[in-house]
Amino acid sequence: MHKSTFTVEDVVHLLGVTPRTLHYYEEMGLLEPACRTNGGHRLYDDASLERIRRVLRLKDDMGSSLQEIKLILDAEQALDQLRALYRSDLSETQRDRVLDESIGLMEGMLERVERKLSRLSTLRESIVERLTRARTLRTSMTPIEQPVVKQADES
Amino acid sequence: MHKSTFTVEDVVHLLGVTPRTLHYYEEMGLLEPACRTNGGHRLYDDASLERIRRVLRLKDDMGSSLQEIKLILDAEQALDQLRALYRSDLSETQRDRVLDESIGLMEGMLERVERKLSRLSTLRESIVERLTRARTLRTSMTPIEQPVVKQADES
DNA sequence: ACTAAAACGTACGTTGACGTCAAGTATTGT
DNA sequence: ACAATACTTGACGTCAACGTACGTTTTAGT
Repeated sequence: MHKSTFTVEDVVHLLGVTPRTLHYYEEMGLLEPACRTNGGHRLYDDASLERIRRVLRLKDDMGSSLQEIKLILDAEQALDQLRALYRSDLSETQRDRVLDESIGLMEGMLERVERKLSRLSTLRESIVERLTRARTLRTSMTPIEQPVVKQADES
Repeated sequence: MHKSTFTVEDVVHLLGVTPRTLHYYEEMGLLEPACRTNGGHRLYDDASLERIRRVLRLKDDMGSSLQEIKLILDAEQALDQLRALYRSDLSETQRDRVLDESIGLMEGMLERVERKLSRLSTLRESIVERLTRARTLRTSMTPIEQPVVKQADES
């Protein structure tokens, strides 16, 4: 591993968020810095980055509130901990209760994602239809076939 | 046609929005009632319903702001009017300017929808992966195949 | 004609997700 | 050592998208 600790500024540049956003996520209980310096400056690690990325994805792509996101991420974290302590001191019923809760939450999430996918798909269809109808309205001659615009940047 | 005018309460029940939402959309310039009663009560028609549905879809599914939505819907409406006045008094260049602007906007929208679709798709994949991994963590015996939960309510 | 329910306009309140300042401490490059 | 940044906590500000309350009409049902 190269260097697995990131200062606030690092995160800001890497993920395009503001310091305030990191603080706010921390207030929400969504995020803890991996550690602090003697002086109290926050230090994040790769796991933090992954967590933040997941928050942003759920927020931007699914439009979930930070509260919902907290539930999901907590469930995922609980799973990771279960995996870590595979031979844990918890009873099996205890384990399974945690597991079922997390699994249920993720199943619900999956449903919502798929509903959204299908609705977005029909939305796309309607836009495509409108677009083609609009294009046929043009002064008939469209000499150059509109090339499909390809791009994959992420501002 | 059955009856093509709807009161506020009708719309509220049909689309699950509140009166305040309708008023707000009207303030934004997003929506105009088809007409009013003598006393000033709003009356909507099928076109209104379609417009409101489109607003809700763009908002919920794409997460667009009402400002963006206004741009899109105005462009679409301009197209519809062009279609209506096919032999309009506008010059061809005039017409094409309007057309190009609308088309450009809708192409941009289409791109955004497709970007979101692909990102949601990968999000789904990651959830599915986590889910299967979580399921293998269970106390091995899951005698009943988890039946796919089907539901289509909208609270 | 009359009453209850619904709608009106106006205006102020709320909530989530941050932005923005301020005053003081930490860290870093030279 | 020291200036220039960067970070800290705290507090207040902001903006979109409504919610809510109010006193006043309008409409619908009997």
